[in-house]
Amino acid sequence: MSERVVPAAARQRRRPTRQGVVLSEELIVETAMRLIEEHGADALSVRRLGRALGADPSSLYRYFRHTDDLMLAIADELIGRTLRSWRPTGDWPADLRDLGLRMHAGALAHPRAAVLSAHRVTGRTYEIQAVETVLGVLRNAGFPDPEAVRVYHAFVDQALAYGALDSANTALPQAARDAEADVWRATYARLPATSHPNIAATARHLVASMRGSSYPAALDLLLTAAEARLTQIREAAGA
Amino acid sequence: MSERVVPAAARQRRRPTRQGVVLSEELIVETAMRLIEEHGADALSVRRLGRALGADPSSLYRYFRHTDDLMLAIADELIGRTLRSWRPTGDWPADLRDLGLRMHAGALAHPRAAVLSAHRVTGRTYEIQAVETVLGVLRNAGFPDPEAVRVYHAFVDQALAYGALDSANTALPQAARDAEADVWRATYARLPATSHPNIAATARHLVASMRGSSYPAALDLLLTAAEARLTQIREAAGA
DNA sequence: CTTCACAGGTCAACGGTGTTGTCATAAGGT
DNA sequence: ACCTTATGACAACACCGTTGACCTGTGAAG
Repeated sequence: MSERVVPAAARQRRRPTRQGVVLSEELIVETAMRLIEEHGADALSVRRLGRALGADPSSLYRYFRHTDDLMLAIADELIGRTLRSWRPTGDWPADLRDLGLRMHAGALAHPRAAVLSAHRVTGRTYEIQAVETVLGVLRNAGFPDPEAVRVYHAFVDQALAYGALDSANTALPQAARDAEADVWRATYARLPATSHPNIAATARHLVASMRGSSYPAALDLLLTAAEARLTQIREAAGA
Repeated sequence: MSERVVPAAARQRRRPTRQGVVLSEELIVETAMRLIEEHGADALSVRRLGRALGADPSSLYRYFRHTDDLMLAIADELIGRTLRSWRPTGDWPADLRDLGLRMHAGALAHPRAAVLSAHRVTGRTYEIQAVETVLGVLRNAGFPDPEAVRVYHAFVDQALAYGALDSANTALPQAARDAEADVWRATYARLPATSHPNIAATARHLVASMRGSSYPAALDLLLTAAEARLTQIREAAGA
């Protein structure tokens, strides 16, 4: 088989499908994201996507080499949307905090794409743009290059790691998700104080706390530490 | 269909499979972990596991209601191994630091199992034991209950999140891993300074930094913040 | 206009997956 | 030695991603 996928730019004949839809990389990614949003992460399969588009599933392989490629495209679109929704003000800790929270929220909105792409470097346009932007914020703030990279690395890893962790739950089939919620109520909240004194003493707090994400707290911690480091650097330079 | 799964304790007839293997929950979990380690996370399927065990795939449904149940069992075994290797000394920040690093190392040692299980609450024995232990460490250190739960939550989520993130790379097929490394060298390191000045300026540092894990730094950050919080609490109580 | 190469949509098939209803059989109490 | 029944085996179902071969309408060239 010769190369099946044709880059979007090189496409010349816009032939409609049997059902009259004109396919495009854009339309496919868009439809895939809609599918995920409307029917849950499990609803995304090549066959279902084909059906939703009004096209044979195998058509998609003219646009993406395999499902992984499609996921990366979705992930990059996700980065793009996050970036576009973000309005930096010039106050760097506030801007990064806002960006981090938006990345996290974006991951939760598209859990499957987030889980798949957290540990991947896509090298696509929006990802590159995001790297460039964040590095710019840090260098403008006064971080020297090696330090800027270090903070960037910590910031991005943290956002990705928590995004994946928290969205993994969302990506579970509904039944498993319900079961998981029950574990805290049914199992942990009922352990006797004799065998598990510490859990018994804190059960009430546990049930409440484990529902939410610890990302915002972790993010604040990171930014506070970065601010302190910057002050330290400035003092060392000024002295 | 009446209940198909029989709890391990209630099992009475140890009938061997056609190929002479005597099944048990333990043997199944062990074999599953071996499969994952040797042939990648994708290698774990009910059918392959059956083949590896020398049993019909459907036999496994006498031990686990569905694959998800099996995943939880694997996750719990991983927790158990980590916990058994840990020797607390009574110095709580040092102990938690040690435990965190062990959890992270455990994830890296069994990358494919870690990725699969990082985001699940198993409610099984080892997990419960781990929760009880860590909560005990914190409450003994003097954290009031709500605070202990907050720190526990942050600590555990962080270990799981970074464990999964960092092992995901390790778990990739060699070819994909090489390709990924190339993205930094081939794509990012070659962006022109005119269009991407910040990436161009820091490219050298980027390539070097993105190789390592940022978990140890993040862990130290968390523990330092917790120590500060405890001091604050003590002063408030003493005053 | 007509022609005609071929891009791009379609079809059918392959080998995989989890899961379940039913059946067979050997284990273990009597 | 018998009988119950726990537990393993089998076959089927509905799905999945992927690919090789085929067909057809598009759009450029003459």
